[in-house]
Amino acid sequence: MATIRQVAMRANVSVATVSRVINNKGYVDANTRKIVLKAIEELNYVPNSVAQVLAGKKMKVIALIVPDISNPFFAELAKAIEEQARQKGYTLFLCNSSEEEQKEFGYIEVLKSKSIDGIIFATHHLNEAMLDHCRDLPVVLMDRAWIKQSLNKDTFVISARNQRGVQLAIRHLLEMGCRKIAHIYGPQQVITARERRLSYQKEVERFSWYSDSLMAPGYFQIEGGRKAIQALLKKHPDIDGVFVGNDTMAIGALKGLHQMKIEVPHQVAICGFDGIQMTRMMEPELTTIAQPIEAMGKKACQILIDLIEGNKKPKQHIEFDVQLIVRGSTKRR
Amino acid sequence: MATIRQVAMRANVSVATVSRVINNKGYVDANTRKIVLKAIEELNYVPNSVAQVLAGKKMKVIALIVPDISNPFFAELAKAIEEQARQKGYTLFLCNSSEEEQKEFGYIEVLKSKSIDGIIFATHHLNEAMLDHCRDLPVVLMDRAWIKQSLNKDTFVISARNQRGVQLAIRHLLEMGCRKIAHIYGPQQVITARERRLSYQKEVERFSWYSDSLMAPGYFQIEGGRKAIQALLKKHPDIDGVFVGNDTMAIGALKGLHQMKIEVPHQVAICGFDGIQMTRMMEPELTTIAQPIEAMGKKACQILIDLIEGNKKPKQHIEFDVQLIVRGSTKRR
DNA sequence: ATCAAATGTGTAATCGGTTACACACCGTGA
DNA sequence: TCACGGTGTGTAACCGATTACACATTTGAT
Repeated sequence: MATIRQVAMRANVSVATVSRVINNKGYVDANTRKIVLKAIEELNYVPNSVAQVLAGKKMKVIALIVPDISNPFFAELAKAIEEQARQKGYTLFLCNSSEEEQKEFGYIEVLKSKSIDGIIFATHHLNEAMLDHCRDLPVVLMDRAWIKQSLNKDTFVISARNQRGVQLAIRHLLEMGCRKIAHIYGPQQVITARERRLSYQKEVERFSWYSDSLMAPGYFQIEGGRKAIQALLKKHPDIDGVFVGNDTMAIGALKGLHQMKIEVPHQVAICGFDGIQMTRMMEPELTTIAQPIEAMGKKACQILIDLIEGNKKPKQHIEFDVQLIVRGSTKRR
Repeated sequence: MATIRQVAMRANVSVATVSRVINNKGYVDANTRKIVLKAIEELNYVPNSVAQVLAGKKMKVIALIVPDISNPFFAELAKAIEEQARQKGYTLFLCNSSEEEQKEFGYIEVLKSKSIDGIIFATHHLNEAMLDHCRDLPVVLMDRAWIKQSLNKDTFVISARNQRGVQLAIRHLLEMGCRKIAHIYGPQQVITARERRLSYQKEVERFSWYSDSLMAPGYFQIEGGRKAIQALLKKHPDIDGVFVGNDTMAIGALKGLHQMKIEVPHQVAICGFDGIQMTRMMEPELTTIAQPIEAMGKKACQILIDLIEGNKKPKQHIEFDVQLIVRGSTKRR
């Protein structure tokens, strides 16, 4: 790899001049510029980012920390973020925390030492210690966030309107004729899972059929969803609708119902949450509350880059609207 | 962030001594070491990777270039590679090429300038120019590779036994009683897609029912698979089995059959290829030829790190065995 | 007691860029 | 003619680590 000194030598100028040409900064004679550019071309010179960073420039790298990249929601999110970052001249560092707080902590350490410019964080291990650990690094929190606790910090949050989504889901199920609606919820330390469960309760507790035993945990996993629906139906054979806390569990629930030879949507209707692509592949296709995953990812990236480059002060909290997508798993006529 | 000089100052030693302590290299008095470690602890010092790289150390970062991270096959692969890399002290840079050659080229440029240590490459745009562009960077090719063309270079390839996999699939379908087996293939510039199509032909051309029109393109996409099966059945209503070039298209084919109210597996049996997790979620569950995705990812990572650290000379080409996993989509009794 | 080898530590060059500062030259208005 | 601001260019310090080399001290063998 050629260095700036080799380019300077070949063009018969100083390194400062070459640097000025590269960065389009300061005065350079038109002819000198031409000669330097020719030398750069001939030597196939590309500035060494590492040296540039050491000298004070940005690395132009942002990191995305997700709990599980093989979860389609995060894969779709990662894709959107990556796309946006690349367009802005940034490269994406992908980190898979496997839901382990210790790994997340370790990653932040590594990322800081590598002079990463900022982090987009999708975690539920968000606490004071973690935020403190990120000090003087721009951070955007996605999806799962302690909004209240983090707002006093220099922290930025992107989220979806969970409560409104749940409302849409429950009302839709009721309209489709459901008279006893169960809920499968995700891990309660995850803010979105808790929000969705609480909203479910709020929507249905006014009905005489409601009971706390209509809720079962599915751990945001396919298998958890399958087991949960089967346990629920054992307890309440008259359940005729289920609102599931995310699409992954809904896919599992659909499978569980198939195994029990229960027809969807005629005997039991299912509505999920998230809007991942895979919901369209199931049979029947899954009704779901779609988050604008791509838009959210792009926005998160945009905000992070604004923070890094300091041009403008972004809003601290942006909430995206959700959308009911009606498909076969709830269409009763 | 504290620097090595601040640590040296606080411990009343020179930077060289601090460096020796950090790297466990050279002679350091036991007591001095203790004092230095205390200073490091107190200042919360972490060596700056960027400076270390400039001074000749490795960045300890590897990059993975995939065509589409939201494709489950690559998501699972990425997860395995990330896990392995992290265990070896490396961080993973994820790059999504969107199948675009130009992006891949651009990524290599960026990665080189950022002093990445090596690349794991899953692409079909592999050509002389691309390989040349990667010169003096360790590279491991995954899954889709011009094996022959690349072997003369310093290039390493991980692949699966495609031909054997196709053999397993076809023989299984025949055993299940299929008497007219169609094939949905992926993009033919992709080596694995071509290999699978050619192997299919080799397996079935000896039968009287065989005709070239039993093959249709599905572009490795869900929607492509759906359309392909419908087109095939229009031409040949007596097709009773289909070997699909990857699981993604098989999911689409299953959907297409559902729409046509054709029962799987009784009227048409389906066998896919790859072994992604999602095949287990479908109804019926999909029979598939499973590649050991996790093992392949880990191996690719291992080889790359061996190359980077130069401890041992890995084999240039490792081929993994595949496995027939029989599930509901072909079980006829 | 003597000298070589082993041990312990510091100084300064180096990696490849950026940039503050110095200097020289030019044109122009007073 | 002089002074001054705009141009154009080079020198050298700096970013934060590593490490070759120099030097001092201790250890151990004879």
